[in-house]
Amino acid sequence: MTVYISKSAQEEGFKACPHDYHVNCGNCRLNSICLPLALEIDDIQQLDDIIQHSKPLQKGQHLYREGDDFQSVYAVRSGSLKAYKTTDDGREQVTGFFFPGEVLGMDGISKNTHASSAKTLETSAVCEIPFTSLSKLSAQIPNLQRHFFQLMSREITEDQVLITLLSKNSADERVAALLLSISSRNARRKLSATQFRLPMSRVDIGNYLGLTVETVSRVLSRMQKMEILQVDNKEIEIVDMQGVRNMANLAN
Amino acid sequence: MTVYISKSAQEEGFKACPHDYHVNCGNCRLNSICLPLALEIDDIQQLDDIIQHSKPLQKGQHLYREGDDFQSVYAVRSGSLKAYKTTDDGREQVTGFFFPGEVLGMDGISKNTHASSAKTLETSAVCEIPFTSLSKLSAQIPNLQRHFFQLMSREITEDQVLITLLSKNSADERVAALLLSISSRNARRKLSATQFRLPMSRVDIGNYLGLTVETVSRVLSRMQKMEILQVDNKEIEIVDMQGVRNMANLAN
DNA sequence: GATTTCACTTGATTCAAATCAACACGTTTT
DNA sequence: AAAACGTGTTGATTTGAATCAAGTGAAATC
Repeated sequence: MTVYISKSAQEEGFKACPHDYHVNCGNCRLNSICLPLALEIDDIQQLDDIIQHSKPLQKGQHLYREGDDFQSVYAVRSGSLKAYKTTDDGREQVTGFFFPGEVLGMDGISKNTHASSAKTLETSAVCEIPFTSLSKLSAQIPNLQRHFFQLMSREITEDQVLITLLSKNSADERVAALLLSISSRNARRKLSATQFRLPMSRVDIGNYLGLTVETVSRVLSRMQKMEILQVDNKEIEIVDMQGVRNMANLAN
Repeated sequence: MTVYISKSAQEEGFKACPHDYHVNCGNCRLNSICLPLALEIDDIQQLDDIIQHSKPLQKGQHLYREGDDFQSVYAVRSGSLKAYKTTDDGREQVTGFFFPGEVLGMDGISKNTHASSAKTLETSAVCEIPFTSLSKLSAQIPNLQRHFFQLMSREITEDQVLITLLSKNSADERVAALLLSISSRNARRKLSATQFRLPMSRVDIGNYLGLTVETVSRVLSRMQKMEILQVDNKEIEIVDMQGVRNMANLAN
């Protein structure tokens, strides 16, 4: 799924990447995830007209920063990002990870200013969707409006799941739940649900789950010792899916 | 602010409550909180036509339950509610408290099913806003669409604040932050920022903040001993606002 | 008016995860 | 090749909040 981009391609901008040259919403293989299924061909064309396919971002680059003017929301095309808030005493709180097909930046709508920062975890490409155009278009296309309401609502329910996880679950349960979440998001993109590479560091994982690096590391080691997981640095293999589910201790 | 409703008024339904008989969005004193400021008189009338003013709910009644078909979102007119999810093993996670002027139920949009339950903490009245009508209307009134996007976005940013609180802050900081949140929401409704009644139980507070009842109780006692708070059962007086802010250890 | 019940408080003890500390391994810099 | 650095692991110790336990006081029920 990940689009590998050569050095020269990066320098010349997005056009130079053969895999993505003629990408538009109509032929993007992620459109079943990020687009409303019910959109008409004409509607997709209209949406396509407002979306900007910017050139890829390198690892560690910011898509936007907390406090920036809010102009657009973004759909991930390839790679991955983390969203995070900085607390007044300078600490970070990771609020989410974003994979291809997923949409981020919606937390900026309420104050017209981004409420969090977004940073790439690896070389990534995103589609920029200017919010003003999207609003106008969704007033004309009921299915698009509905889809966008649903996207925002999903973000709320996902945050609530994280709140519950942080509030009620042990370190083991939290780490197992994150692995399951990444696994199912991979499956949705027709990738392996059992073998994948974690794009984020242990620090990011701990930060997201309200745990220290050491605890995350220990939990992963423990899962390996229990033979439900195979860990090789960032490469993960879920050896016993039911075992991970049991450890997560959540319905799914 | 709270509308006191007599026994008979409750039996006869909402009509019998003199304070709220002729309530509509145009004359509701909460409209600066729950309505877009920029709406035209005509628009307010249209919105008013779709909103249903149901009869008051008594303490402990459900507005909706997790899994119910999603039909409407709700604006609190008087009283207060809690939203909560039930985990598979039967435990509750309180995900939010809602006061007059605030809107709840938006987490049901994504799956067309309520993702959480909502229960009154005291006798309360709500305005029901059928979502289908709201969608149609907001396609015609750009300011209304914008306002509703903002409401949902605010819910996301507020959830992110809670995530950070749960992930990074101590018991003292969490309790202090909740008190400050309730205080500022009171102030927004032109009520006292320093004296108020907590409508929720200690159990609910602990549940919301990821703490046990005992811990909540101890923190409140400690704040009283430090003379920054006066606690008499559910009645709270913030004696030293700066002291509470220091304890919360957050910018605000 | 007594009794049951419920919400809350306070104290003693335990425990899960944080902190402190040391080290391993890979990569980049010198 | 050595040194410096970043990232991750593992071990020993500490600690903040959970748990266990006992009580208080107010409201509801009998």
